Amino acid sequence: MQNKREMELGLSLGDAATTSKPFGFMEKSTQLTNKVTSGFCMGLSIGTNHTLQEEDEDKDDHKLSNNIDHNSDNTNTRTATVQANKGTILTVDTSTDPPIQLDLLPNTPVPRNQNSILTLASDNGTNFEAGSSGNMSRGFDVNRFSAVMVHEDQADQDGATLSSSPPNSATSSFQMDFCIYSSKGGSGSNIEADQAERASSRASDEEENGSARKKLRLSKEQSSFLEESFKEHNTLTPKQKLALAKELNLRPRQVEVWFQNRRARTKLKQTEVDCEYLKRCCETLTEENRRLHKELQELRALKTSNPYYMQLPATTLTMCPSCERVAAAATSATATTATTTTTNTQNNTTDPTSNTTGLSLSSSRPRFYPFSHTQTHPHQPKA
DNA sequence: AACAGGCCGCTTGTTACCTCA
DNA sequence: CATGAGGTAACAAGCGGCCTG
Repeated sequence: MQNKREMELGLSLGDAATTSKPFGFMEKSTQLTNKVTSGFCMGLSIGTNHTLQEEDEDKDDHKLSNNIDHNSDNTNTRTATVQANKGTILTVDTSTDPPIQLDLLPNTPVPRNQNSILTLASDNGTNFEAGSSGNMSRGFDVNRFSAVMVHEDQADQDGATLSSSPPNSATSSFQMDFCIYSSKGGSGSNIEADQAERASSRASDEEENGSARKKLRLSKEQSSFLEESFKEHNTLTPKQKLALAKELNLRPRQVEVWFQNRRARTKLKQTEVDCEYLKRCCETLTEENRRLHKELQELRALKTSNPYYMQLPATTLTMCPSCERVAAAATSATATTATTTTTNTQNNTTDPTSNTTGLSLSSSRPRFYPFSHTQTHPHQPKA
């Protein structure tokens, strides 16, 4: 599992090779998905009322829930930009009246042999629920499609207001159903097709109960871009959020949530690191305490065996009142202490808690402190 | 004081991966 | 070897609370 963790960390940096599911929306077009073709399909239809209702806009997920369709799957219907993992971005600007414009924006160099085909299929009989009460967006699941609505970013900037339509109004319903079919030319299309097929089967199951929350998985490119941005600043100003959302073709809310979750992960990681550090400190201090106990025993034994030992000047042996470290101010004592310490450290066999002399540290603590605790601690004798 | 916006902690639901029978 | 079930971790998102301007 450690390997997996490392792999996941790597993924957070955008370099993981784990399979993403860029075409999770393919269940809408499974008939078009096979081993040799990958792509996506969106249904686009525009209701009779062109008042566009903003759903799930940024912060309004639940605050505005009274005014939006609770069954919508985080769907928005102003502009759809679909970025396939080949780097192709489809932008459908529906903020204007027909003719609907499709922009094929090469995000990253796209091999020409992919033969992307745009098909605007608003008349192809795809499910079109114009004006159906409260279900205006069911035919277009942003999450499932890994698609995003760019212009709601613009709506944010413009301070766009929500539709004046009353709750569950039958206004502004359109769905998208245009298709990009990448021919087999692209590498990895088989994998994508497999993923799409898997997603398709799952989504088909989900569609049966109809209430399953759809899950968006950010692409590697989006994740790494967000990661880079997070390295620069781990909080977002509204402007930055909008810019990022626009850059990545995500909803501002998604960017915001990503940063929140990212901060939470960072904090969790930091907590783990801190915990590990404190644990090591505790171990070190415990070991130090054990060592000092032994050192003290050695000194006491030395005192017993060498009656001249205590004839050294009183100031040669000191003990820090706070940490109880024994230090030597005189060179002879320093050498003795250091030798003793080394010996004790290497031959840690005696019981550190034993106190054969019957003297406790507190009672035998030296009462002379010839050093200052301010800057130069005697524990680290100067060269 | 009310409000909006942002953040945080907690939680939920989904997904991908791994193990094992 | 293939496969499906179960477990687990990661992650996006929802929700409520708190803080601040």
